[in-house]
Amino acid sequence: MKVDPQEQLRVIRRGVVEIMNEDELLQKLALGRPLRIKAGFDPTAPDLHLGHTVLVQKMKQFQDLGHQVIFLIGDFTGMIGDPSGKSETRKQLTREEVLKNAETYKEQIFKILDAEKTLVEFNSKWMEKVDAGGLIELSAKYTVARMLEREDFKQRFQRQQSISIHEFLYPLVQGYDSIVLKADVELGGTDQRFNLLIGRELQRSDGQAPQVVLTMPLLEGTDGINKMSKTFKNHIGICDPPEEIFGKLMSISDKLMWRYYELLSEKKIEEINEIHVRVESGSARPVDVKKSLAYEIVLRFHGREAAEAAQDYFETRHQKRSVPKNIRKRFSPAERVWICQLLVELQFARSKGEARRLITQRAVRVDGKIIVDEGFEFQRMTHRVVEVGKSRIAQVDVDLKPDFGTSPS
RNA sequence: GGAGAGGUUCCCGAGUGGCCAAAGGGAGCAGACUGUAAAUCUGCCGUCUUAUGACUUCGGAGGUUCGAAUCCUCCCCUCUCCA
Repeated sequence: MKVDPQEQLRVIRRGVVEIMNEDELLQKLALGRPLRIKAGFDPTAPDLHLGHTVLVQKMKQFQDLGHQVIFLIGDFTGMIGDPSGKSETRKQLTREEVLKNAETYKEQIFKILDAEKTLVEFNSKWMEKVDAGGLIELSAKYTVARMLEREDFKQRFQRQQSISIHEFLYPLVQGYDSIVLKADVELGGTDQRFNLLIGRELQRSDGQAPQVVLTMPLLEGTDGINKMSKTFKNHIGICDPPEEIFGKLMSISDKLMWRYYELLSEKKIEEINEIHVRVESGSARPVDVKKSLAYEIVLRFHGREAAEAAQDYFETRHQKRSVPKNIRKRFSPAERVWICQLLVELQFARSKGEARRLITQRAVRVDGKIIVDEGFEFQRMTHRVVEVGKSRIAQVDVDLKPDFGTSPS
């Protein structure tokens, strides 16, 4: 599958922030052989969210163009802790944890990438063989002054915050990985820019052709402001329940939707532009466009059936405002329960006080009827569906196992 | 090592003896409006079986006082400046 380099470049350019540099990339593409595309992942946080998949999506594009993508698990570097961005030291992982996380990772990324065509590597494979002497030799290839050029190091240095010596090693090891893997291209988030560039220099000093560095933007979370991250609680996890992924995607702003299209969709960029035009001109409705995005994403990670169910759930629940068929059933141990108690048990309210407030705010419904009385008692057999607000809904039933676990709601 | 500043409810941040469950902002939740959007407006936002009530909270432990987030003592932690 030979595609013209210029044409390949067009695909590759999509969504990227920077290519360093493009001419080199073009030359490499012109070689006609599959390029070795490296992307490293830190095994500390095994739950991928859509933000992470931006990078994987780019890998996929390379893979589709016939290149060799290398999924590098930085188990060794994970022990050091990437200083990028953060100033806190990360905790070290045990071997077992790393392996477990790596498995989870693979499972997740192979929903996007073709497992057959992907090379998975662990950098401990070669790093464990490097002894103290080797490490010193590696450190000799770079200077403190150059390290301090890096923005976050510079700032920390100027502010007299601590920088441990080992933090300098992270980018060096990452660069060393590139040498070992003979990477032609390395992908990373914009926060990785510096690390990626060091790889170039190390390769050069090792007599290799330097890798082309390609940085991807950090995807904004559902709030549309901060980068997607668990700590901001604005993330959409790819292992989240399908209904939740669908719902969260529907709740993003229209503006953000286009961003997600560009970075996450497999639709061709031309097609997306076309849709954009149609929306602008009023011949297509944003809701429908957003739905199709949500569908695509759920389909990718959970399959067709789940995607259809999620869409159906969304439509019944939110558009028609009625009760979907497959809502999660919960079991209530008592024949009759005080409504506030029940809401807490269903995790629809954090405390009975909150439950009480929700009732006051006319947000609680039982079988569609708004509950006004704080003392209301829910009776099994007589009552069925409990709702709070627009999204929390549950069916409380008898013939079920006692299980109040979380569920899409 | 020396000198100073500070640690307040999810976050930022006011509060220096009672009127403080603690201003204000943000986040979050709910209601209205919608396309479950976004923006906007309104309300809620420690816990308690239902409360002009009780209890817990202002870094930690003690103490003064009728009464402390506010005063005192010791301890822990963070930051700034000097060396």
